[in-house]
Amino acid sequence: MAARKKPGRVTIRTVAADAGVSVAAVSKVLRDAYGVSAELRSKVNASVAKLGYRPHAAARGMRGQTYTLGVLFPDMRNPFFTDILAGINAALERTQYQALLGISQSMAVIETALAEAMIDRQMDGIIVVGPRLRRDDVADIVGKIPTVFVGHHQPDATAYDTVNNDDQMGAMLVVRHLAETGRRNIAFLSLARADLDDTVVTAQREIGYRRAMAECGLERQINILQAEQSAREVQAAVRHLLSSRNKPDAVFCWTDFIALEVLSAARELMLSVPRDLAVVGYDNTAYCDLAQNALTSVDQSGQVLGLQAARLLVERIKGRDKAEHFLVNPRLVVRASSQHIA
Amino acid sequence: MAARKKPGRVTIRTVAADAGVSVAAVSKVLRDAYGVSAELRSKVNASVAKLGYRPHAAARGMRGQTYTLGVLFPDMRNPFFTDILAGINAALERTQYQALLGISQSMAVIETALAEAMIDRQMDGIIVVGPRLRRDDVADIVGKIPTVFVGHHQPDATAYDTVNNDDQMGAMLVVRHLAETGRRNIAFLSLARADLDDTVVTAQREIGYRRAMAECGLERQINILQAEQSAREVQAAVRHLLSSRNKPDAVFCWTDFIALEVLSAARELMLSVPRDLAVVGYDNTAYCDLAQNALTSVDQSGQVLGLQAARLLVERIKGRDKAEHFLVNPRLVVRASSQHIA
DNA sequence: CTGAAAGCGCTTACAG
DNA sequence: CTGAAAGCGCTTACAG
Repeated sequence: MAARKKPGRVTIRTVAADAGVSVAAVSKVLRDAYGVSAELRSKVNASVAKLGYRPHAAARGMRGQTYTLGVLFPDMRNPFFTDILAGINAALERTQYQALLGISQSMAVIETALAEAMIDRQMDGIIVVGPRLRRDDVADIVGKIPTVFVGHHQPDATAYDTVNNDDQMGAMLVVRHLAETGRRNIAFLSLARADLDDTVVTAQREIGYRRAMAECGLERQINILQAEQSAREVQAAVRHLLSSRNKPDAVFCWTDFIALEVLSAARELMLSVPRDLAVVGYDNTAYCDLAQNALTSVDQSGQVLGLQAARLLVERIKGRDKAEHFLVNPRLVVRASSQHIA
Repeated sequence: MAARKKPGRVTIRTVAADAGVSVAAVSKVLRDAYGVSAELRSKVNASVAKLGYRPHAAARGMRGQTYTLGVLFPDMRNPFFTDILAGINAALERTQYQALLGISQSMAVIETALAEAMIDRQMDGIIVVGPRLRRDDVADIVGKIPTVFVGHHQPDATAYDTVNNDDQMGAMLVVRHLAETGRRNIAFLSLARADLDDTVVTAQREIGYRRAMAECGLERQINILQAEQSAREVQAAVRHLLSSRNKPDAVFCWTDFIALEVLSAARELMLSVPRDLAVVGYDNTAYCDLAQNALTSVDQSGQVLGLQAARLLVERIKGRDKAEHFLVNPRLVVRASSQHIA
């Protein structure tokens, strides 16, 4: 509808004419390609500044790079993702790359569609956080575009990089802490998933939970509940758990928001936290610090994860083809919700 | 670095050859352009499906549309934005358009840079939520790309559309509710902003707050505090407020997260909510419902805002040039944090 | 209704 | 070190 041909448009050709050099020379300066003299470079840069030239990303996309990286998050709700994004942006700050986001609303079909959309748009690479992709979709996507997964445990993968916190260890830190402070009936509230392969973070946390429970001699108390991420489902699961005959004296939740729901349900059921019930979350988001929550949680350094993911992706775009798998150690942050029982 | 020329790439030319028609014909079918027979259309569609053809967005961007819409949010922290995004996605579901996000981290320079990046990438239009842009940047951007602002009050703007909830009315609902339930020292905790023009939502809420205070005969109790969005700043402001000599008996916060900080500070200062202090937020996010918060808040129907914004943007891209300004009515949701004092 | 051809703004071998 | 030319995959007048 809109007229495309803007008469005043400044293109690489305008710049070349102004600087008195060839179009190819301008292109090289713009991309910091090798083989241009300092003199030519400064002439071009002067013209670029003077004319306010901005490269046309679509045209670049047809030939070379778009300097655009896609970042896929399952949702916008989890404040932990803010930290990851901050890390990504920090890593990209002094580069030509620009990150653009897609939010899949935790649905595998949307996630796949978004990844395809990013491929169609010739993005140079993508970072997928907490992937919900099916296994063959993963294979398909990583074959088409450089990919880094955050929160996807596959340390033997060769076709893509991964960045993770050690989710097994995180869960073990929690269980040990709870056991040491006198809890025995420690339940784990996990995320419901159709396919339960071990790559997902919740599965890793389950494994860590089981291992630590065994280690503490509590294997008979192992109690895993799964719930969707919707408020209604979580509430039902929590109510069920807290009203059951062998009521737990501690609940470890796979993510903070679920733990906040547990705190809410406990209050409604007149249970005192931490006296009757210890509650622990994961991610150490900003909400943990609020006095009404005072939630013990596991910090997984979202910023570091994001930073590493961006760094690895740029390396991969620049040609590295040997996979790298980065692991960061989690750290337990104890607050009142799991305080020692006197 | 990567070899561009993928030999097996399916282009519009491959499809044309397979269907036995011209490249131009395929292009027309793809864009639902006029002037193609049903027979040709079905031949082309069959080949598209058979070959798994996907249009190359960068190539499209060089000539026509990219079918990509940019959505700019100030941050990922506010769960209210999730609702707006859900509305946008719902509106776009059956269309060819794809929304891609940028997060400005509440910084005007990043917001400007992201808008420019989206323009460089030939996006067809952008939705800017809670803009922090300077006035001349707004003029510059709307001149280059169809734009809809959400949370930017400028009902006389002709160059772009706006979608808002009636922030003045929202604030008035809150003040009236608090006054009716016996509060008098009602403070307003607003966002610090360098330039205080009336277009921003917090300024509108301030106006509504002042109007309702006057209406209730409380103009001498008007008390506005401003704080940055950082946890530390908010805590300092809240402590200052709650420890001051003429301590308020109610605090109205410009957004829920700030109100949660107030609840936290009140608890640390041994103030009982709602007995000693009523607390009210804005946005009615999921956290309000948790029993430990039970936060009264103003619902502004984020989904509706997002839906309208996407609808208006697509209309504008398709050629409408008369500005539209959509306003939705806010609704007060009363919870325990502002309950009647006996 | 259908198609041949020009051209969008870049990058990339390649020749000089 | 520098530049002329081909070409990326589409869309758009335009002619038939």
